[in-house]
Amino acid sequence: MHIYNTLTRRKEPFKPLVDGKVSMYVCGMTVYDYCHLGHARVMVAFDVITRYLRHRGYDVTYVRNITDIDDKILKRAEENGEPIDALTERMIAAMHEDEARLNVLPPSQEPRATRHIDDIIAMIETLIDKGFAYAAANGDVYYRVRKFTDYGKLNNRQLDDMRSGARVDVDVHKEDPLDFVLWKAAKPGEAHWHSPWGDGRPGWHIECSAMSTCCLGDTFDIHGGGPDLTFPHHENEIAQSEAATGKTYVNTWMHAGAVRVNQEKMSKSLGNFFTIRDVLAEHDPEVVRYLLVASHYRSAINYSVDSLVEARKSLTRLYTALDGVNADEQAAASDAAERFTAAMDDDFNTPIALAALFDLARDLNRAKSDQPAEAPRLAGELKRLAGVLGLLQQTPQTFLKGAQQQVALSEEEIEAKIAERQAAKGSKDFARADAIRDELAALGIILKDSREGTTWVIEAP
RNA sequence: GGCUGGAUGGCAGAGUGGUUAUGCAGCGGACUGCAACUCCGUGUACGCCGGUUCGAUUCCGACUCCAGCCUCCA
Repeated sequence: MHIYNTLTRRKEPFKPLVDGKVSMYVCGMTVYDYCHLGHARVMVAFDVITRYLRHRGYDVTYVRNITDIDDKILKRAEENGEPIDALTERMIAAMHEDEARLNVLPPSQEPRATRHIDDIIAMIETLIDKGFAYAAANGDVYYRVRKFTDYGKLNNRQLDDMRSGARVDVDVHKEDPLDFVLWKAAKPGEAHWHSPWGDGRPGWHIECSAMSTCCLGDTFDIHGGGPDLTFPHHENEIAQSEAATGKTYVNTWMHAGAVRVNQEKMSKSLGNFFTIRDVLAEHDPEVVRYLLVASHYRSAINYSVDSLVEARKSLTRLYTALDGVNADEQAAASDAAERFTAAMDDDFNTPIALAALFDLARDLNRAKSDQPAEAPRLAGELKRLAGVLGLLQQTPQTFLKGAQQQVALSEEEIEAKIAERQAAKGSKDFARADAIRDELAALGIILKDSREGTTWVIEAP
């Protein structure tokens, strides 16, 4: 299989360090607020990647950190008049709830910065010993960027091209404006840990270097994250880790594409973000997941309610095909499976993988009338492959009847209306039968007649 | 100013040096009491200008526009 590597800017054959095993680290959340759709994108992208690698037989160790100490957390806790721990625990619980609803499997490990202070301090000490870091007079410790000759390799950047201080005041304690903080001295009253340089807290970049190395070793296979982390965060991680260990930090760097709103990046700074929970209050979580999986993980996607409506329609087609068939999920070689695998092997091309599923749905629909004996196998194949993407695992009826939507009538009332219409049809009173159908349609309840009788689904508004 | 991506049919979204992506919407037909669902058929899309080539949407170069990073951000 091939994976696009941000470091080399091309697709490369994927060869894990250890045969059959994959070590992967993804930058997770800073827990001071609810997750938004940008976070959902990263969660779902790496969830699909993990599921597929496991489907391919790899033993995947997936580590995703939690940043539970940071300036924004201190600020928010202060604003809320809430202890830091209460805030972070609350947000971590919310994050777990959001990802569970999106059918994102938990990572293998979820290290937290505050539980790895010793590892962080040890790495900073190593960097100071090797001359890559220095303690400043104000109690901060900084990384000496110009000392690391490979600095900029992930982003293809020359140090002198960077506009240091162009948008932010340069700290007088730094030897060089490009230097970044590894350890931040605590102001009186601030949360802090003891260190050789005085009381303080870790900088953001160092925690990922320390925790990834701690969980996965000096060198590991894949490091992932959101699109805005390549610089400076991941560049700094490379500088820290490779300076500290003298080894290659990561073999493959993967970055998800941005989620946009009106062609602008969804971000906290711009304030144009939608939280996962707000979106899920009105839409089936699987629809949101489908929307995220329907584009390639590296491309930007523009979020809109229209895009969710489209996603729901697509998913409806797949579930409609599955409806009324007992899926036989015994794995079997098929053209669809081959196409699916070839697509996913090519840098996790989920749009093509989905196209294979739609072809399967067509075959299944055809089989339902032409070769009923074949239908269970096709349905099973569809469900099995979709499962690798974390899709189509509800029962068709659950999805199609839109359990999440409020409908004016109960199931019993709907069935009663259907019986009434059936009676009208029996006596050739088609005007009455159509009136009932229209009445239900106005409520979003769509009837479908077949030889076996009448069924209904809830249609998206 | 430096560095990344991107520009595909009505919309979304893949991909390819010469042959159907896929979904939604549209159109014609089948099915149906009529519909819905489903099935069959249907669309001559690849930002602009040059170049390479027998042939380019696909490769190369210029240009235009869009987005991202260079400050915290997934």
